[in-house]
Amino acid sequence: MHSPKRMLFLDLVLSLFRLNGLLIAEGDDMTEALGLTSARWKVIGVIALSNSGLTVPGIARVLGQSRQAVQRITDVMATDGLLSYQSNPKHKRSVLVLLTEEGKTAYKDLRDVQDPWAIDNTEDIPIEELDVGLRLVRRLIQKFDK
Amino acid sequence: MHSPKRMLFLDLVLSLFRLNGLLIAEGDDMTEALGLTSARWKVIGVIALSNSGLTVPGIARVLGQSRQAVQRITDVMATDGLLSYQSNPKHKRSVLVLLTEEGKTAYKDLRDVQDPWAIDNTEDIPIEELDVGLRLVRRLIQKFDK
DNA sequence: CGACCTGTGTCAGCATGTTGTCATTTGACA
DNA sequence: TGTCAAATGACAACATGCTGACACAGGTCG
Repeated sequence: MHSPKRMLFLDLVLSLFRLNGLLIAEGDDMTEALGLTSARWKVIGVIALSNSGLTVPGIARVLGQSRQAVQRITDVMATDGLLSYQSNPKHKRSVLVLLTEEGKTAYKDLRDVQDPWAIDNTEDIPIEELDVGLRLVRRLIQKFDK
Repeated sequence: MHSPKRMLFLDLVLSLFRLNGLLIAEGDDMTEALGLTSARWKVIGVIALSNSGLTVPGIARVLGQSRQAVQRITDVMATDGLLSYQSNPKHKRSVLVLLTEEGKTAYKDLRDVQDPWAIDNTEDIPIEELDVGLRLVRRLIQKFDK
């Protein structure tokens, strides 16, 4: 069967694997000076956007990852003083994760490198293409995230 | 600074992380019955497209991965009888990787599940969007792949 | 020929993700 | 109230990727 869509899609999938690896490397480079990594970049962003704190499984649900993977990251970040655990009035065992002052500073510093990085890398890309791309990615996420 | 492109791009990057995880899960599910995984799916595809065999570092260059990561995959696949190593006339130590008959069968079976999967998942997506998406991804790959 | 740089195989350590299992806590419901 | 399914924490095993380090192979150039 001669299906250009099929070939386009398979090409897209393999290219996405490649791009994912490159983005992780970019994130690691970008956050290295801040004592962060790509994995912590994702986690700290989710926590920073929450006002009253999130539980570890809550962060995992936002990121679409397993709670065990997130737990490992938060444990190390807590040891490093970026996060703190606070008792959760709604659950005896499941504590809330909050940014420490050091964590808030790290997040601000993160923004200071992340935003110029984003602007630089979209300089020559029309906003319409970014929009179509994002909508496509979201559509695929919805399709596969059952 | 009010930059919609910046926010679009950062949103896109985080969504790509999410989609990557989902695609790996999809690939694992899809190839499970064939004794493959997502990682082997990528490798077997590259080898199948080559006529005279590729070296391990050659596969790694095509995939944009480290030769060590590919070596580990090919070693397991060779143990499983999907691949065989053949002496390379051009290099005493760096052998060529070829598909065995079992490997060719696995690749054919892979195509039999991969192609319908691709067609199903692009049914409701206009080809223009796939095209814009693929070009965007490739542009980003080129940007980050120095 | 010999020096040197690059490519390759190999082993090790580490980061990040997955799944599975089991005990405990929560919350809903008969 | 008692029971039970779902959510959570904790630990383990494993897959997949990375980098570093070291020895050997190949090719270039003095």
